[in-house]
Amino acid sequence: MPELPEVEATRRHLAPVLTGAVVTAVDVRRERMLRRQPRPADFSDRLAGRRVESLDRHGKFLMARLEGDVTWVTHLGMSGRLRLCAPTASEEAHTNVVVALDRGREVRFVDPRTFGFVAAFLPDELAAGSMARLGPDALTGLPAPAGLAGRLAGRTAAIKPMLLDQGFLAGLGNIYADEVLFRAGIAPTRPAGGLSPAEIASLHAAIGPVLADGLAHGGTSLGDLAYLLPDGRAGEHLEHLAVYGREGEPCRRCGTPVRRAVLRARSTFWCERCQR
DNA sequence: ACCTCCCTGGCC
DNA sequence: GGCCAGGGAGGT
Repeated sequence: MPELPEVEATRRHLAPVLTGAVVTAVDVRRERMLRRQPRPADFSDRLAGRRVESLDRHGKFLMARLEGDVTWVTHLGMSGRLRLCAPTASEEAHTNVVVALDRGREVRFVDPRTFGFVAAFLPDELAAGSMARLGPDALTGLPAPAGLAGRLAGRTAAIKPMLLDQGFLAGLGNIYADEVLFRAGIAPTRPAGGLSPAEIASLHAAIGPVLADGLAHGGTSLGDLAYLLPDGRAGEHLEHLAVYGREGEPCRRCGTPVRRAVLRARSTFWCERCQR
């Protein structure tokens, strides 16, 4: 599902086409996709006719900066993906929003479960919204170990839910949080404030490589293929996952069967021998 | 810091 | 035919 590596892979595919392109038309087929936009009509009105200046990302949020201080925000939720198509290309089910560009291309937001959203925000709306409360980006702004330690100190919550808290660190989701904890050798239920400096150093050292690996493989497409790259290809990171989705299968490091439990309503996979 | 809700394809 | 997956917002 779309977490930081999937969103970044999407961004890298779209950026060369979107940058400098002009939005010629906007078609919203599911109004629910605009539920974060105070006045839904603003989405089309603010995008149409404007040129895209850049395509950025913070955590799992994609942000296209347009002329006139408009930011086109896209969040893929858990089943969303962006497709880059010719306007004549056949349309797949659950194409909920279509943004047509000059140059004869379209960006299509496909999202069966509709947990994703799009919006066109002005600077004050951006500053007042949830995006302003995101923590540092896990890939590009990861705090040094001492910084992580300071932000974990005194926290009684388990470390895994802390890693999923976008206000603590932006970009990790359920898959990569489990992968990070495996690589760091830390059990997901450990109280966040109880980690030793050495463990925090391991955690810090694990985050970059885990995300970079996922990104290098084009992200993780699960069996349902909810996430795909903008050209329709599947990400190939699934077969490289160390623990996520591997309940009962041997740990790749020690052979002990991978365990699964539900932690705060999220499936959690870990090796009880490698992770303490 | 916790719980509930949203939504739908796919699976049992 | 019913249940599960789950990111983020909102509420308690």
